Amino acid sequence: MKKIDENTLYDTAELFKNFSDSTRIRILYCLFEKERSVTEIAELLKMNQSAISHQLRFLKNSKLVKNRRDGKTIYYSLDDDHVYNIISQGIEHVQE
Amino acid sequence: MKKIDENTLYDTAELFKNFSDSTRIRILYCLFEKERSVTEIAELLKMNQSAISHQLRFLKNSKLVKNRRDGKTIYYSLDDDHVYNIISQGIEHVQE
DNA sequence: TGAACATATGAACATTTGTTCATATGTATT
DNA sequence: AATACATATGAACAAATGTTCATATGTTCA
Repeated sequence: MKKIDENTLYDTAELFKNFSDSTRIRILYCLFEKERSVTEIAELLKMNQSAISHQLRFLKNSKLVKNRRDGKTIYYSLDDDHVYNIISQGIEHVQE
Repeated sequence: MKKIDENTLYDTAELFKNFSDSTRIRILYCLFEKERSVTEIAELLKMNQSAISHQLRFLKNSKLVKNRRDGKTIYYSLDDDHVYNIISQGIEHVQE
């Protein structure tokens, strides 16, 4: 790794902020397997739809998830290969 | 990666919380190179000693840094190989 | 022992964050 | 067009967070 400027570190903190909340990390984790609708995610996490929607927007702004519409339903999925890797590494660390 | 329980995901979020604040990630990053005293870190980051001390305690509780005393001075250093890897991967992601 | 230095800590405060509630938007079906 | 369903969004609120200030603790050296 080469020398890093301050802005890069700020941006890196922003990236990790996505993974620092248990709701968001659980959302991302349940997208590991496959794309899911908002309702589906809300049911899986036993949280209300609004909370999930707000967090999905957060993740979307950070370009970590993408979505597609199919009729009334909007499916979310991971938008970034690194997400899987970074979270997996975090999980492995915790599991040791 | 095998199936994960809820607690593991909570703990993983806790781990990432360490990296989600720019002060903490800058502290960790400046420890990449070598161990440093509290005063030294405060000067590098242009922040007051108290703020750094509080964040170091946070990082110490999470077992991400360790310290040793040499006379009046206390030197902090990284306590975990994974820290370097996870942050590096985050930085690489941001730099793309 | 007393002064100077390095670090830690508690309290207070402002800011940020995550959730809920109510409601708006968009789509499909009848 | 009206209704039902899926999702998004704004406002309000409580809780968590990060910093500062003041001060305490611990160490060294004269």
